[in-house]
Amino acid sequence: MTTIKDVAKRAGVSTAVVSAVISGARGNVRMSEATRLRVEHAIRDTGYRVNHAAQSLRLSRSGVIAAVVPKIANPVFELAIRGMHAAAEEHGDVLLLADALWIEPGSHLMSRIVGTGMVDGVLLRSTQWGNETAEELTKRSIPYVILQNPRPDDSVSVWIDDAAGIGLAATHLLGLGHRRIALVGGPLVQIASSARLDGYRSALRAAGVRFDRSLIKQVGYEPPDLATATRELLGSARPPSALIVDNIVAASGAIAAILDLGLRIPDDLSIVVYQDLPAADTMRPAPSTVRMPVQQAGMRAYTTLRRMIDGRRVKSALVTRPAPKLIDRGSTAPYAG
Amino acid sequence: MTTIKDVAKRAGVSTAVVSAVISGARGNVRMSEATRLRVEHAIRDTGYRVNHAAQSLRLSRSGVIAAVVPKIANPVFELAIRGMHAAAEEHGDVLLLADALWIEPGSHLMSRIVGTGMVDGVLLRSTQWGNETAEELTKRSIPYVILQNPRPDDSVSVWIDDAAGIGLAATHLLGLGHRRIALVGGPLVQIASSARLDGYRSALRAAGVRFDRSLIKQVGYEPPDLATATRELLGSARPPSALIVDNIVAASGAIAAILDLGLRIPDDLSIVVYQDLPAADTMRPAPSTVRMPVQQAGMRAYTTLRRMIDGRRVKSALVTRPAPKLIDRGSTAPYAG
DNA sequence: TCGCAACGTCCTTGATCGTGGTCATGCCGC
DNA sequence: GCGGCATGACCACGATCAAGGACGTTGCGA
Repeated sequence: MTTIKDVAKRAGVSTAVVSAVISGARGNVRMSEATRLRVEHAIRDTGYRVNHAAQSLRLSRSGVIAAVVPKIANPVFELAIRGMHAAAEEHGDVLLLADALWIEPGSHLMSRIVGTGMVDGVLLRSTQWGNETAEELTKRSIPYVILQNPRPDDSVSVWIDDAAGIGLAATHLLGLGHRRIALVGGPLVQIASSARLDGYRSALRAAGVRFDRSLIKQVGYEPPDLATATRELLGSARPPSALIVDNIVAASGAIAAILDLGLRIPDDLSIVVYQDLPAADTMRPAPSTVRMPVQQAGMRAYTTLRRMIDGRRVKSALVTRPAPKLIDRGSTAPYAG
Repeated sequence: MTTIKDVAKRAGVSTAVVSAVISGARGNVRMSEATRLRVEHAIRDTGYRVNHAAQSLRLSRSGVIAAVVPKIANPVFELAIRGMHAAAEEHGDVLLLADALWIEPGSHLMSRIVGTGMVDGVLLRSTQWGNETAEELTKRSIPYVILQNPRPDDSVSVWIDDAAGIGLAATHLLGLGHRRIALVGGPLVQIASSARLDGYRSALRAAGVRFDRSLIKQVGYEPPDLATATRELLGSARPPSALIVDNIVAASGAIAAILDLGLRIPDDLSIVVYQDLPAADTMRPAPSTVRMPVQQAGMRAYTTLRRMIDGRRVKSALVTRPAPKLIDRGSTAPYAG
């Protein structure tokens, strides 16, 4: 392996000068232009790369950020990850992705990345082991940002406006004349779901429609669970004429249930799906969706974490831009009575 | 941060003893049972964790493996990643996941993980920048394993039997009496696609059916491309009665095209999709699929790479167990024409 | 039985990995 | 002789390991 010494020898200078060239002369080391060029030439010739271990050891920072999401293959999280990655790349950090399943308490990965200095901070979008992980991080005083509605404690969060998103879906359907609008899916945990429910209720209230608790099914994100919940809703005495599905990853379950009952979309039932994906275009029926600034939230979460690591003060933040947008793919129709 | 020195001081021994306790006395240092217990106690009391940077620097190995896949959110790759992760976790390694998009030549991530000693090796399942990356790795003599059909060069590969998988799909349809079976999707690059094509042709040959080039559409993995190809096939003068779709992630494109044409599955057209996923159960229509040992291939790729890193001799390997299996979800019917 | 060397056990010391920052030194012009 | 600039020697970062030291035990010959 070529080290900084090899480069120094080749350029005929000391290692301090090479170090200064690499870092853009951040110390008090000055050098002539000629020297700098000679060093840069030597770096190119030898293909020298800074040794990551030595650098982290010396600086006590690794330039690696861990990102923990509940499920890596979830395309909505992929958007968030893409945002985090873009921001990290720009700053020069590397993202260490982990599925929440991998970091269950006591897992090897958890103990390898926490407390060993392997990562400078953690981006946490995890429902599963979120609390245990957050506690562990706090105990070891490792900076972290939670990608989710803020929790009661004083940890830092970055989140998107679920209330506004669900509210937009409801408003769209109300505008088409629907009055019995069901809401199916969504998290089982209390905090986040209440935001979604709030958005739904506010939209109804604004339209002067009475809230009916029986039209709400918060059953989590597993397609089979959504299928069951959807069947129950549609099989009830007074079925809804429209459906808001939270969210797009599990929507296949709801859609399957609808088609299995012989109902047509949007003729017999209008549906709007919360969260948008490029893949929605090739789903059949193609669902109208609400597009949220997920990628932007990922970027914001990273920049917030970066500021924390740099010792600057940060606040939790709600990401509202671009504003939620309804993407119409024709899965909704005016209420036909 | 607590270091090995703190632990040593607390236990009243030198750092070398602590190091020996941690590593299970791999060096030439012996100690009494009492001393070992005292040290272990001190480690527990202080919550000490080995500093990753210092350890990597000293041992010149990081215990981190990079895994590069074309698209992280691809659920088939997720299976492979899960296999890699399980195997890595068992050995004590950490996986650094990267989307191929992130490592385009000259990207920051690429230069950070290659040549800096940040990772001990790379698992490469990448079509996009695969060649450039492989070259770079070879140049820097970083061990890597390619998760794909072997290439002409002498790099190490681990792959699954695409020929057998596609062959199984074809055989199933042939057994139902179909004679005009189309094959749509699949990679655009030559090497892998020929294996798939071989499987298809062998199955036809075994059944005494003539190969018809016009029934093959190798158009890559984008759903819209599959939709177009499927429309062309079904709109031709002599349309197929059955369709093999490669693969499940892009299958939505083909299925959308079929439904858009007003055709019913399996009444008007039988389809089998290559590669299986849990999510296939909630797709509508639910496709019959061919399940491949993808996760096992991921594990095998990791263990192979691990052996390379440890300096042992390895060979490319075809993962055949469990054997490809056809999962019947009712999307195929006997030939009625 | 005693003395001394040889040996074994348990542990410590010090060098080392590659970087980065501090500080001292040398040199130049004035 | 002095200020300022360019440069290089040196040490710390934390963990590991080879070398070796302290101490006790054993073996063996006198």
